[in-house]
Amino acid sequence: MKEEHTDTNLKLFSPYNPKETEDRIYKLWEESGFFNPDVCIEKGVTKADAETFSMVLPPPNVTGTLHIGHASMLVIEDIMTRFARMQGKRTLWLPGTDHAAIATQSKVEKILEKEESKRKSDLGREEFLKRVESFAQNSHDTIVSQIKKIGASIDWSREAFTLDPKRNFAVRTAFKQMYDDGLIYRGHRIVNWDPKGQTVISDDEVINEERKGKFYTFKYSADFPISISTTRPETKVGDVAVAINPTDERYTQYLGKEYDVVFCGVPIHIKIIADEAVEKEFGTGALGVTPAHSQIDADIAIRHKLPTKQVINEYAKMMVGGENIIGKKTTDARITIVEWLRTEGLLEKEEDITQSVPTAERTGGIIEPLPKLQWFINVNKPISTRDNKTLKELMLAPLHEKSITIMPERFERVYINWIENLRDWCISRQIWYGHRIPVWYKKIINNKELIINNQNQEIYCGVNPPKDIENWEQDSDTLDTWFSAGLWTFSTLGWPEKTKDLMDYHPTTMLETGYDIIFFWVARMILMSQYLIGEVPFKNIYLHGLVRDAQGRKMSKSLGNIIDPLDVIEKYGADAVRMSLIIGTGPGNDSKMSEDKIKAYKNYANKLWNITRFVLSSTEGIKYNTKFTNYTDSDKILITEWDEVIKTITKEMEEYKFYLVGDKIYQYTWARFADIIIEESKPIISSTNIEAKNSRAQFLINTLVNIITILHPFMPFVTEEIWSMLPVENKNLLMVTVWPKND
RNA sequence: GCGCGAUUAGCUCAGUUGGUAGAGCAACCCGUUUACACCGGGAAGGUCGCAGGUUCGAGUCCUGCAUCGCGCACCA
Repeated sequence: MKEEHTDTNLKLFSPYNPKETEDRIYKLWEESGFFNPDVCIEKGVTKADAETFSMVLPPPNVTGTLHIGHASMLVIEDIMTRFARMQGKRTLWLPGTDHAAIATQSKVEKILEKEESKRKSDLGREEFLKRVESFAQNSHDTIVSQIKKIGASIDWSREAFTLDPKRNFAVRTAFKQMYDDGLIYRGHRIVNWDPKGQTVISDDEVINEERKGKFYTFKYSADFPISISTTRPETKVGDVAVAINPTDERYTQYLGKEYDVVFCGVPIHIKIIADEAVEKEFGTGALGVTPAHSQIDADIAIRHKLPTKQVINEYAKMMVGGENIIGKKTTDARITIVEWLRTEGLLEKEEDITQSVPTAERTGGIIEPLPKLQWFINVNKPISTRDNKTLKELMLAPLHEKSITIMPERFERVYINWIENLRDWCISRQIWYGHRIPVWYKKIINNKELIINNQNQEIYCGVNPPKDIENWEQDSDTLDTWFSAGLWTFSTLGWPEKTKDLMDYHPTTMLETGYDIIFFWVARMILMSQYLIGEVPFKNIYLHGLVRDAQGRKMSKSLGNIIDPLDVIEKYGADAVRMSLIIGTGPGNDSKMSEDKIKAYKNYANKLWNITRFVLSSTEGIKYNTKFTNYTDSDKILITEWDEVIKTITKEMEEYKFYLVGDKIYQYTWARFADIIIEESKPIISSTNIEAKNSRAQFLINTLVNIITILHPFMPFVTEEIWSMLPVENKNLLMVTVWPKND
């Protein structure tokens, strides 16, 4: 008893030192095993049949280090997790990392280029993959240590990686099932080709950027009757028709006529057709149809049975034309063609416009729509094993049935709107880093030459390779990283095996993630879970916003306003960083971050420290005791007031309003408990009225214990450290201490 | 073009079911013989973006507008 108030508390006499405390405390937690719900049950801190709380960590990309946005996510999720654990729930927060196929591969390619002036083809697939894997391993290690620095109470024993063998097995199993159900198919279609990354990407990975451009109006030749407009004259060598609106009387006289013209040295055959998709008011009201390089044109071409003529290749270079065009980049060919139009007197108008240019999310390359043979997921095919519902319907149902709720609610409509406009998902990527597509093609030897990727080849799809493997060649492509990410809530729990974890923790209770990946990830998880196991992946979605700088700008290297979580943790302590990230951060809204704010909460940690010093030194011999009843009337009022605060806080915690709770507890402890109650207590404690003295001392101790407990999910390090000094009998670690109840 | 969000003190934001506007930071004045200067006390600071409407009463509900930001679609 005596030691508790003297030796142990010596450190209270110097200011709180997060650096000395945090790593030591985290180690204590890890060694306790309490991050793992099984250990909590084993050691009797959680009942075996208790309600569960489960959540996966949105796996950070192994592309480098964590930024302050990740820190913010970790804090919100850790608060959820610690609160659930302190409520006695069987609490699982499951960590992992994402291989992030394109992002990681292009990062390593950049490093290779910069440091060794090499390309990936110089190394070959196998050697290059070794480089990527070692890079990914380094990133992983950094990320893990960063997650620990923040104080995340996450179950490392269950850590997963989207590209590890278990997840790979899950991916192959899922692919095979979808293939057998006819949901995965191979099709020749217009896709988003990224010439820089040399791969196809999905519609969602295309970022439309506003740029200044020119809008040209011209005729193919002097004797062609109709003028057309375009921003991309170089594609016009691939035109096969001119389409007009069927009601456009300016042009109906030409309908059905066909013309042979030579456009900048390239002979083209143009048919005049009518199609509803053409708007009369746009441009000249006539559209030059380029089926190979425009999605809309391809649709028109299919309706009118027009041929497709590819004129641009994978390197965004021209495939046709004379010496002046062929082999040139599209942008250079454009200049040549415009110049030709001008000298021929065919150019009628040249207008400056702003247009949105499709670019690739990861590489920034300008997307070239190209016809290619790729793998797709059909979102409109009825599935017999799922009541003949389509994937689209399976993705919408949980929202309509309210088996999934989204916070904030307004994102439900964003989600629904996206699903309704969803088109088939292109899942194959021409990159090396990722899950190899589990499809093999029967080798065809033609003139002693091996033919692969031929549309008419015999196909084998299986979880495992075909037995006579020597006669087969595996598809060289890998899967969109979001395919494996879509399985995350259950692949991490052991699926396709029917594990105990899967039974116990799926569907997960909560998905906490950024609103910017609602389509990429949230929607795909719902798709996969609904289809593969017939249940939702999670019951609640909490979407956080972006962390911006003090002026509300996005953090970026070029602005130099990036706050590195490790830097500020080093400077102010993890608890202070956590508080600053949670207060003023409602779901769905972007939040602002500044060092001033962090500093304020560093002071708060020290304030708690000093409050503890005062309370312990002025209540010597008094232990935490909820049975004490001999309170003075004025203390009874204080207790009622505090009970009211706990009640509100508990309710707001259950409603995930952490930003309110953080501020409320901060206000109470500082402005109320420290500034008023403690000041008033000084004369009482030093008085000779034993009854009043004991009453107040008991109140101070009990309330301090409660404050530290309630604050634990927010500021776990300093509270755990203070807890170790508090006069509480039979105490365990604060992280598994029961949340205060008041009925 | 369709939709969403924001607009409250100098800055960053709270403000739950409508009931006399709150906090942090910054700035101002005062204070240091022990819980804490990583502090305490005090004062100052807002026609809640604009215009209407509903109501006894609107920061809060309804309509319109403005500015900023975001998403989706179009982009021949």
